[in-house]
Amino acid sequence: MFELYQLEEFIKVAECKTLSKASEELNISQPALSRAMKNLEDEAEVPLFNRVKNRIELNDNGILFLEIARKVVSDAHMLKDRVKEYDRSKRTVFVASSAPAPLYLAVPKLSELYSAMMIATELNDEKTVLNGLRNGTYSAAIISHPVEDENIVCVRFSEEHLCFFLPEGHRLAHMKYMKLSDMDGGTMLLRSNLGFWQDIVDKKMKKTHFLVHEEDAFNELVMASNIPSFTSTAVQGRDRNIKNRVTVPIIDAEANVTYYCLVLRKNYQFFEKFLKSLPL
Amino acid sequence: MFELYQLEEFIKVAECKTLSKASEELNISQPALSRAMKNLEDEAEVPLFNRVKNRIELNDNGILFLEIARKVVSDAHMLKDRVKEYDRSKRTVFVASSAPAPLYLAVPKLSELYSAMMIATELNDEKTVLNGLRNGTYSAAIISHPVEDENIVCVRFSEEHLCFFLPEGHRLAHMKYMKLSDMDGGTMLLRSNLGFWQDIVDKKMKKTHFLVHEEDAFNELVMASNIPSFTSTAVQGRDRNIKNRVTVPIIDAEANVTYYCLVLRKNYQFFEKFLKSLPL
DNA sequence: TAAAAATACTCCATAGGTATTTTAT
DNA sequence: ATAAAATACCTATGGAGTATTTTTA
Repeated sequence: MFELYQLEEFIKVAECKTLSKASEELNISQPALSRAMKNLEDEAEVPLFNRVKNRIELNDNGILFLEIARKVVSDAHMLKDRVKEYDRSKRTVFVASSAPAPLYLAVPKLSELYSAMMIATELNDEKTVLNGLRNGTYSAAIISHPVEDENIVCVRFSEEHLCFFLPEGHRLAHMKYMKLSDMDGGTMLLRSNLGFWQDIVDKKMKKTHFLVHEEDAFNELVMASNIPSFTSTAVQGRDRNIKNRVTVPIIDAEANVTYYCLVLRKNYQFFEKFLKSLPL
Repeated sequence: MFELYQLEEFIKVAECKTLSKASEELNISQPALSRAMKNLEDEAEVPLFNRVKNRIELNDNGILFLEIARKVVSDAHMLKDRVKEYDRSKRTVFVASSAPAPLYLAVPKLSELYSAMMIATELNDEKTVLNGLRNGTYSAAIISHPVEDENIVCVRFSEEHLCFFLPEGHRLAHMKYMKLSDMDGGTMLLRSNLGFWQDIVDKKMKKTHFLVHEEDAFNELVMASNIPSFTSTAVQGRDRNIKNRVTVPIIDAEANVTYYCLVLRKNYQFFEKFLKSLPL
């Protein structure tokens, strides 16, 4: 039987039209390729070339052979790619969340407990996260409400309480607590990639003008400007070193959430040690 | 990249469950197979086996790999088979006819003119023969009427005149000519595989009882019995040495046919020398 | 202790290289 | 003269064999 390397060489010869050109591209010598093609014809038990003058060209058999050989070779590469991807995915925990904060907690914990595995994270809306968990795209999901489903294990993960983060001199900086509507109307700094928090501020603070920035730029602006922003209990650690701002809790129900971690029941055993370490 | 032989060995290992058993079936040594599977894993860049205790078994990667490898290997064999069949078919002239006699003439002539090619023949009804020519199943067709079609070249091939072949003592043996109906009612010997002639005797000699035999038995019975039978101008040569029978021409229009040889116009060049030797 | 896989080594088949010839433009 | 394929001959990689060890049921 012929071998894959011969099929690949054959395809290259067909593309290059000459053995010499093909042998260069394949980084083998022209005589080696000449012999390889003769061997291929022997093993195919059929002539594949017209050897005419000082030229070699595919005959009718060769044209048909080329078509199917391309498929065999590409399938062989697909075989390799698919199994590599499958292997990689088995070495990876895919965590999806509807908010960024839980991921900051989950990733180091998962890394610690599953040190041999890669941790991949994704931020998406709750519906997509839940669907992705059910169809196997994600191996664990974190959303802001519990789920009742016999196929899913649901464990309390953490809480997050949204707060306003006001410059010390702000007119409302003295408040013990506030409602979202108390701040509506002015200008605020906002991080991008907020997950479901984005929907909440969009709905409850329709009149506010938000200056949206990626994390790094956002943090710079929080420190350098006196524009109000948000913080939360889940990022208190990061923001504690910012001294010229005060934290005012927000009492709206939507601003105080409990996160739940979900895994498929069939994966419970794998996640047991993680789930038992919850809530964080 | 791995090679086909490694995929085949892998499939055999998966089927046999042990290297030792598989190595026997593959007619290679167990250490050789052990190494080959290690090399395969190297080249797939992914582990395919659990090497557990003194046993080897497919892991999850291996199970997926097996599935796709089977497809790749079978496609590679299909590649070889299809090209071999294509090559063979190009070395074969497929002639179909609606009657046997034209084939007796066509085969030796084709063999003489196309000595490098195989001649394959088939007897079938006119409709099937014509369809087969059009769709490429047959490279040449012979039927009992001309065809008007711009894609088909139609050349007069030969004539055949059906005759009764009567024992010398038969009550009608003296006739100069007869109609089919003149003989209808008695018992006659008939060859099997008559092509369209079968339809004609079925239609015009409904009351006759036919004793049907394959060629050899039929010829024996023609010589040994005094049961009337048919002969024709196309087999006169064969029947001329039968001395105790007389030939009586049949004057019905259906009993006197002209055969036409048909080839697709796109194949005209190939068949030119044959067509120019017609009619036979 | 039997049976399976892995290891150590040896060997050789063959893929591949270099030099050259043949053939045609 | 140039360029492509084929041929002759040589090299060496790695596939395959034998003998042996390791492991476990």
